[in-house]
Amino acid sequence: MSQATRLTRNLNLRAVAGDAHQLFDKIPQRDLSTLNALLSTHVRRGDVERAWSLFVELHRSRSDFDAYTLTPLLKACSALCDHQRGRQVHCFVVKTGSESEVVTKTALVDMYSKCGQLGDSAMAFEEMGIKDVVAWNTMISCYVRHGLSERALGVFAAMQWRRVEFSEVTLSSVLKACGAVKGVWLGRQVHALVVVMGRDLLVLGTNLVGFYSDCALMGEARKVFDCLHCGKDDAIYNALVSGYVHNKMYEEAFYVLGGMKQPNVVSLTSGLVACAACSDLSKGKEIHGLAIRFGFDLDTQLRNALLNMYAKCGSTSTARSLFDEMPQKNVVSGLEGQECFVAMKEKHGLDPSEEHYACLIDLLGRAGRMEQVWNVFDSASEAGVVQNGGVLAALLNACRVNMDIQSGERVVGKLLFKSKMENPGNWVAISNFYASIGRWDQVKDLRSLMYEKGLQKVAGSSWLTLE
DNA sequence: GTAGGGTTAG
Repeated sequence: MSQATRLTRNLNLRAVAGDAHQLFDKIPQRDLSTLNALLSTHVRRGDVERAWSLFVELHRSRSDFDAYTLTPLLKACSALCDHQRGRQVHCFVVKTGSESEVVTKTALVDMYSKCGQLGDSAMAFEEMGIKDVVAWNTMISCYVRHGLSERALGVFAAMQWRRVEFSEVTLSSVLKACGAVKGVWLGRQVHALVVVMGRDLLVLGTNLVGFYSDCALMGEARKVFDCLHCGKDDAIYNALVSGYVHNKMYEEAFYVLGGMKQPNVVSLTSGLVACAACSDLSKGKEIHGLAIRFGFDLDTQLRNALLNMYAKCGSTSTARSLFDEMPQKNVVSGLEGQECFVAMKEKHGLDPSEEHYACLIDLLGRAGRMEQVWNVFDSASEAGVVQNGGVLAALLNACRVNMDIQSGERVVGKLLFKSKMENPGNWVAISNFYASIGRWDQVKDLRSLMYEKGLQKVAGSSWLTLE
């Protein structure tokens, strides 16, 4: 066999292997339960877009879906935060008579809430003929997720009224709600129920630590932690550390952190918050070192906490260099911001405010995408939100960092002419613009004008420890 | 096939 033939064969084989999934999709009358299994596998693996396209593909040739097709699909819509697709699946649920399935109806309740449509969620729950414990738990956690803890507790009360036996999951959500409303009395009763139940103690113990921390009862939180005889994992340590930090008990937080066998990114992030709050630069540096050693220093949340810590501890040059190291990631975050913005408009039907447009312009400007900046500015003007100067100030900053001086000067004109100049931020944007092109005379004039108008930029502050 | 625990800033 010639080398060329072998190569061609290999390539063909590879193409066949790669296309196996697509070929599989194209068999329209394949056994539904096999297709359902494939779909739920995609969802379980987090391949939610893939699950959706499989469904779309199937829909071209058949419509005999059942509850086992639609339930995982609803979970995919939840993960995508897409209530429009969710609503389409809801139609299929009705069409195929899957509404009578408690599991599917529960998935609907969950989907609407996770896609921000709490009203539809509650409606679907009310419509349920038979509600099992999972359905009740889902409704409780929906309210907790939306910050409506009293309502969540109301559902818990209704559940008890109807003598539905609760589970560990019920208590987990209820403790969260108790913490949010600082319901010490009820939370303590739930604590007793947890003890009586004696199951799932690590998760519920973590919830209890969280609940007592929310109620500023750190002694109780510590007691729960110490009395737990099962092996402790990262989450419960993190809950205790974060509890101490939120209650401003920084020394205790550091002590617990130091007792951990191996640090994790969450506990180190909390630790940095503590360092920032008590201006402990040396401890902050120590944690920074640990973060580097364990490879957490690229984590976005930890990095933000790190930046904040250096800034609050007065080490602005380090903060600055950390910030300067980030342009690549900022460009990426620009892109993420844009996706968010589009999703906000298209998926959730929300009208972006001036701040939202300003934020997007800022992100795009930093990424050097001036063409898009101007497009966004045009749509902001069309939407009629260019009012208080936020958008124009962001536009001016974008011109400044991209050295587009001519456009910048036009924007200054617009800003002075059209905006309410009570906002010091607008003056600062103009002043920064002139400073960047060396027009110190203008800067001086602006500053004195601001002074005359009694305007002052809200100064950034730091709390320094003097050594 | 559905539900529950830990993290930053503003």
